[in-house]
Amino acid sequence: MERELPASLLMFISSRSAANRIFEALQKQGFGDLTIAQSRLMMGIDPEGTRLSVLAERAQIAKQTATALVDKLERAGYVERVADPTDGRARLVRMTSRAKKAIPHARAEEDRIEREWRAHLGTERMQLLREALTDLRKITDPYQ
Amino acid sequence: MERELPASLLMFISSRSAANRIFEALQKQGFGDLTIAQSRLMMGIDPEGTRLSVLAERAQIAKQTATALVDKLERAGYVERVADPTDGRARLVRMTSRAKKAIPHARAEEDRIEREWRAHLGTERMQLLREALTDLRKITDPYQ
DNA sequence: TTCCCATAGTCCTATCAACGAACTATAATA
DNA sequence: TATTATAGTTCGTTGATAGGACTATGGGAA
Repeated sequence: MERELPASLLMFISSRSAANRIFEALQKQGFGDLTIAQSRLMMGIDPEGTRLSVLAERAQIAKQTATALVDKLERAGYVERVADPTDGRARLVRMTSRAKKAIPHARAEEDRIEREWRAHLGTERMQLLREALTDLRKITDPYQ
Repeated sequence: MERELPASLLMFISSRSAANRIFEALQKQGFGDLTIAQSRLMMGIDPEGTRLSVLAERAQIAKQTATALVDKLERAGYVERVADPTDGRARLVRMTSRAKKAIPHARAEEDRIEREWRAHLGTERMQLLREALTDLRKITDPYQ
C-alpha cells in the first residue's frame, strides 16, 4: 500500500527536473559558469536594472547571499553594478550583453519543457495545471 | 504585459513554501537540528533500513553527499548504520526512535498544507492538480 | 579455484549557497 | 541638527554538493 505523495513533493520533483534541464541547456550554449542559484537571481533583474535588496526579496534570500551571487555574476561578466541616481546608498544591478544573450536560451528550454509537459498531459489538463498553480501562488508566494 | 511564469517555476514557489513550513514545524517540535536536505534523505528510508546508495539514488544526490548527510543525521541521533546481512560491503541506514518521533510531525504539517491548498483551490481542482502532477512525474522523475 | 571487474561505501578536497552579526555610508525624519 | 532607518558590504561559519581516489567485498568467467 503506497502512501500518496504530497502535492508539494510532486512539485519539487518536476521543478527540479526543469531547473536541471535549463541549467544543462545553458551549459551547452557556452554559459557553463552560471549556476542555478545565479540564474534564478538574474531572472529577477528588470530591464533598467534592479536594486540588490529587491533581488534578494524576489528570490527570497538574504541580502548577503544576494551580494555573494551578484559578486560572482559580476566577475563572470553577466551583470554590472551602477549607481542609483535616485538614492546615493543604492546601486542598480544590470544585465550585461552577455546575460542578455543567455536569456533566450533559458527561455527556449523553458518553452521546450512546457511543450513536452503539454504533450504528455494534453492541452486541457496542462491548462488546468497552470491555472491551479497560478492560483496556489497567491497563498504560497509571500512576495506576490 | 506580464510574462506568464513557467509551470516549473510556479511549482518551485509552492514546493519551497511547503518545505519551509515543514522545516519550521519540525523546529518548533524540538527537531531544530534537522535541515531540509537531511529530512528529504530521511524520508527515503524504509522501515527495515535502506542502503546509502539507494538513498542517494532516491534523493538524486551523489553518494558522497548522502554519506555527509547520513554522518550528520547519525551524529544527531536520527539514524544508525547497521551491517547488511546480505552483503558484506553494504550497510543499512535505519531510523532511530528519535527519527520515528519526528515523522508524524512532518506528516501532520504536510497534511495541513494539503488541506489548506485544497480549501483554496476547491476539492475538484486539487484532485486534478494531484493527478496532473502524478502523471507528470512519469517524465520528470528518472527514478520512478 | 583463481583472477578480474563491478559495486558499496568512505575520505579528501574544493566550490557554492546561505545567513547571523557587525559595519559604513547615505537618506529620512523628528 | 540629532536620531533613526535603509542599502549594501564584509567577516566568519555552516551546510550541501560532487569529482577523484581509495578500500573492502561480491560475483562471474576462465
